[in-house]
Amino acid sequence: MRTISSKVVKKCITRPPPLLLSNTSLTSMASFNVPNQNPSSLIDDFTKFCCQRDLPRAMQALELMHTHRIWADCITYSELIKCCLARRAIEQGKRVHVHLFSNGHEPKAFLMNMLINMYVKFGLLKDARDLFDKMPERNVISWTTMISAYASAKLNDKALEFLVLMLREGVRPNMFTYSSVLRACDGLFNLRQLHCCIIKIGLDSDVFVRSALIDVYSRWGELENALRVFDEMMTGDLVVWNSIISGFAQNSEGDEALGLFKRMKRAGFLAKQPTLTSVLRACTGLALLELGRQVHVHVLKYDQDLILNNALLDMYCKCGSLEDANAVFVRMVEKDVISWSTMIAGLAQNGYSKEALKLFESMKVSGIRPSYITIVGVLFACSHAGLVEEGLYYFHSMKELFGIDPGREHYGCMIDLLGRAGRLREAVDLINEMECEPDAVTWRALLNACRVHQGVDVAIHAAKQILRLDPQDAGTYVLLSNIYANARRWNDAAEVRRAMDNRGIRKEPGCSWIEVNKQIHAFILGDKSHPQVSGINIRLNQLIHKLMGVGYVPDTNFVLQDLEGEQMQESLRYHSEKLALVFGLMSLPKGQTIRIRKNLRICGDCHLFAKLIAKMEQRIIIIRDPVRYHHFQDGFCSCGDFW
DNA sequence: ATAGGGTTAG
Repeated sequence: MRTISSKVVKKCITRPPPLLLSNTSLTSMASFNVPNQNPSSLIDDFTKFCCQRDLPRAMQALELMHTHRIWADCITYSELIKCCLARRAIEQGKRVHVHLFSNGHEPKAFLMNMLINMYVKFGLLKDARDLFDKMPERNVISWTTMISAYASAKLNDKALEFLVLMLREGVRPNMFTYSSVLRACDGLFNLRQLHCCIIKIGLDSDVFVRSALIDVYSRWGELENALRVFDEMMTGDLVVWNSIISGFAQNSEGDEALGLFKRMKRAGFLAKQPTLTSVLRACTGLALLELGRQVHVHVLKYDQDLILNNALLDMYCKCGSLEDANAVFVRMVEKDVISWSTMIAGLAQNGYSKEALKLFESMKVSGIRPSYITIVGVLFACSHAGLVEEGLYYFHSMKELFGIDPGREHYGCMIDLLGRAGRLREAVDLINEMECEPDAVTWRALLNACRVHQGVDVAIHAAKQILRLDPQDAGTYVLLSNIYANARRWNDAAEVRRAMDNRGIRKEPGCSWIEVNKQIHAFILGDKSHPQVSGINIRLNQLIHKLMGVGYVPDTNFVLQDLEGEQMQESLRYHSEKLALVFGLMSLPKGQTIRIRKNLRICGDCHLFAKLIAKMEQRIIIIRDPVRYHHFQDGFCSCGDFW
């Protein structure tokens, strides 16, 4: 006979008397299923199975113990609960719960906490809460488990409410509690209050709390505060580095994100998947293809990481290199809805709408269900290729085919689609029948649609709506004023200007970036600080002259076209993308693709200029604006002159 | 026994 630990014996003797006993162990009994067990060996077996994580046998033993009204020690039960959790065995977990409560008094607090945590992890928040309410003495762990559960379920009010209740009961929160509750902050006010408490009780040096603070400050756009929390860190921690880098990357502050990444490497930290994902995102935002390629080399170490591959796909698409994107896509063993959506939207944004729709068909064949975002990409593809009927079909059947209700973004694509097709009336009807309130982005789609077919009245209405919803939108003021000027409504035009001045709103100057020899060169309208500016201007004038010889006429009709704004006619020729383009011609070897990114949408004249240069100089030119991509080759653009 | 970082549109 095996020896039983004294702990186990002590637990047993408080229980009802055992039955008649044979000495056989459950292992040999399993096939006979005869419950005439010696309690000590039964508990022994149970303990053994639990430690071995042999859930079926452990449960079998548990049922026998239950019938015989025998209980084991707490440690063994905790092993069993862990085992249920690991196997996601919900029913078994519930049986353990029943068993633990069948012996007349409450299980120990730590077992109760484990059960609560188990229910939380199974997504059974209500069961967790019931158990929590039953506990006579809830400790910091019970509270934290519930708070963390509410925070993950995005029940932010509940999480914050529980923090208050907990304090009222006199239980002191620890770093676990704060790092959980921070994620439930639903406003800066809450965040600042929590941050105060955290500093006051000295928990701000905990790395978990620190990374949570950084995440939440970043989520609310308070990057200075995030950085302050980061810079107070003395010890150094990989996750905290990742938090701050992703904070900047997600707020479109790619430069800062990349700078921090360099600092991180200098500090001796090794970039893992989350780091690389954020760095890729920064490259995506800045259109840094070459840096992106270098990051790709490091990504190879995590060959089949889905999220990382998705980020890589997006980077290549947004940097205009669909060959690279496709190569990654084909090599991916696992593809999820994000992979497909990224690729579909990427093709569409680069002007390859037909390919995007073909890919959408393959996606359906592959059995991955399209999401809300997938359909945005599909409709975007239709609108940019003028595929009106296809677009209308997908729009009207998306609910039935994919179970997705059309949202703002879908309406935006459809307004764009109808507007381009000259069906402005229908676009207006559509905006009127939207179930959700149109936002500034929706109205901007309508305003943009007016550009193509000069719907002045609709444009004025749309612009007014945009300014009502987003009074800071400088571009719309300029555009509205230009529309009035063009309609000879001088007083209205002047009034828009005045409103703009009164509110202190200034138009962001046009800016273009180009990468040459691993250096980013920026060209800003009206800024002459680039060292080669005079050479560039001489070359630009030569080119314009040469083009005019073959029939190029600078397109000065940019009332509804030029989103770069209020430049005088002659400054058209100094639009930043022209300067960047000429600089590219001068500094990149013959035959190499010229890639330019700009902050505002390209104007009609620059678009024409790029097409002609592409032909005359035999270059592929890719210009990315905030919305889409223009691949110029041999006198044509992939956007088909719609953008 | 309780806590952390990453991907798609607009």
